[in-house]
Amino acid sequence: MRWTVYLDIDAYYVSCELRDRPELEGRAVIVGPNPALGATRGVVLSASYEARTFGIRSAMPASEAARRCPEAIWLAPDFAKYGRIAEELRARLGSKFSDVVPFSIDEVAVAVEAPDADAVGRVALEVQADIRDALRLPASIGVASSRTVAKVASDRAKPGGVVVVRPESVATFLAPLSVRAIPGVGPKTEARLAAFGVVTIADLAKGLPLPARREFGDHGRFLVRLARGEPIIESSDDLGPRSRSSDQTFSTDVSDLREVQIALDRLAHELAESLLRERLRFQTVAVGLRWEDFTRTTRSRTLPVMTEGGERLASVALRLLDELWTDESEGRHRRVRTVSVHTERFHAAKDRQTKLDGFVPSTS
DNA sequence: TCTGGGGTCCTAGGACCC
DNA sequence: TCTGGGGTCCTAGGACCC
Repeated sequence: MRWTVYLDIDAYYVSCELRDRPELEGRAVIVGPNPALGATRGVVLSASYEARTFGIRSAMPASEAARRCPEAIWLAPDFAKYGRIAEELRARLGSKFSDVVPFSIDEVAVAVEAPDADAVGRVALEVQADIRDALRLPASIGVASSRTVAKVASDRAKPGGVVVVRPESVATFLAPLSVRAIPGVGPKTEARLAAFGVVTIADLAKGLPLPARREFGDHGRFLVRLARGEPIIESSDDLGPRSRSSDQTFSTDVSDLREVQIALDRLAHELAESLLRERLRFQTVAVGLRWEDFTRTTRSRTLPVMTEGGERLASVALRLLDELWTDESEGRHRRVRTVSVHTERFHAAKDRQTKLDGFVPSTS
């Protein structure tokens, strides 16, 4: 039978750094902007398990993390390195298994054929040992007959464990967990479900009351089937990237349009460069502003044709910024915290003009 | 305590079309 | 005369994930 072995590297960015700095093993290590080097508005990107004992978590403001653990060791992120190591991991798994699907920089699902739970459990332990010995990375592994349940199991396996869920035990395994353990259920959905008395996955398995069924629709049906251990539909087709964006948070909020324009112009050129490297042409451009009150406003435009290049992206983006700015000027005059440029609706650049060529009068 | 930067997917209303 | 039903595209916003 077919299983999903779901690997999640523990404290990924920290673990990547510890490969090069084994002497830091066992210490409170944080990857993120070190507040001791100057005031920062950044957040913790990754924290070692020792740092987590101080209550430090990913996405926590770096300033708060420094307060909670003044002796923590801060390391600046090196995203190029984390990307290379992710490639190593995928290549290593790809050399042993034919069906390897990355889900994020530090998570990979591997399809494994095995006769029973004990056999696939042994495979998972071998994979874990191999990743530890060959790549010096600590992995938590969840195994189940569906990817969603395998991912939930990998969370329960942290840090450094292996959790195998037999197909007949799925509902029992999930029952005591909070609905929040389900991928895709965040704080808002948790609260909406709680309003109907649904707190645990066991509650979900009893089925939703009629008004909740109406409110949650297809997602509600998915959640109930999952809770009951019934087969669920998991989309997987990777059709390439859907969007690319770039943004910048100012070190202090900005009220001068000119300053926002300069930042946006630079972001647009950088983004266009990386799209050219990926050979992606875009048709929709969006500009977003996050205001000082942390709310966001966006403006987007779908262009009549596929487009590429920094000048063109920047000119559309700056027009959208002007529209946003005009609207704001008629209202609140909030300062800007973050500016972003976003592109979507891609067309691979290598396919360019094959259609148009057909309209060019032939001379031969 | 004061919230990064990069993504994916979904919803809902209006425009537009048949 | 007071007006269907279904589909797609566009836009803005929201929830969620790592």
